[in-house]
Amino acid sequence: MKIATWNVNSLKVRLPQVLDWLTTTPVDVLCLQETKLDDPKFPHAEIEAAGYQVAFSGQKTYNGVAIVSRAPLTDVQIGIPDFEDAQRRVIAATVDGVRVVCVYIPNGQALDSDKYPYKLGWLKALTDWLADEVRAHSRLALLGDYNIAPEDRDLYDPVGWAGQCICSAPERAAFQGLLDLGLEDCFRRFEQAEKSYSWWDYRQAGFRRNLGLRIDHILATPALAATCTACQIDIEPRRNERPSDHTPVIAAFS
DNA sequence: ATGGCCTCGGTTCGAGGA
Repeated sequence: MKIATWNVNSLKVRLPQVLDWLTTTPVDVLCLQETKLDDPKFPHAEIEAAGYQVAFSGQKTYNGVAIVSRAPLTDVQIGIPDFEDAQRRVIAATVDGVRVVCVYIPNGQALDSDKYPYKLGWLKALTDWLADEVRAHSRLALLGDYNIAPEDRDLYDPVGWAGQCICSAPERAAFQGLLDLGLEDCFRRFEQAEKSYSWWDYRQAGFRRNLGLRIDHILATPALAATCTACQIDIEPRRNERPSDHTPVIAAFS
């Protein structure tokens, strides 16, 4: 079973790239973030015509998440239970016995922004909910755009970025809080090239110069992580015309 | 250099992203 995550930065713009990618990259599940489409405008018919099922929760202009799957999606959950949030950032479903949780964690903008405490509060609500979810589902994957670079090696310029939003100590502590639930970072279970990133700024020729961040992650419960046979970042879609600023991350499970 | 790019809504500029 292969599971992937991709922040597409507008599914309206990127749908042809997503469908192309699915034909060349045989994944069973693809989690999408930043679809930026209200539910009535979600292109489910095009995705279904390609042979997939899809569950989605979106809004106009901002946010929006979806889970695309070859096999049936059951027990679809939208949002974090008992957490009021107007922003569409979470969708979960069960596929082939794996609980798949797709998240678009808030950006936070800057430490002095009111979006920053929102991000930290949001992460606490996510973690509290997942504590229950991992107890209920021994095989669970948490995939998405975390907007957190967990370690200095996940930033192209750790000195320049030190302490800033995306890698501040409270954000890294929140990421550690997810690991403390028993979740494992599938990417770091394997030897990886140095300077492996999943996002590059559109400005400054960021991709060409590999000025990137690793902020898109696949975490898995111990029972699922133990069956992980590979995890990689697929940078090819970042070379597309009109690319998303993020590129897919894929994990394979036996 | 408080820059640079891309997307959206809604008009031709501002907000948000990370």
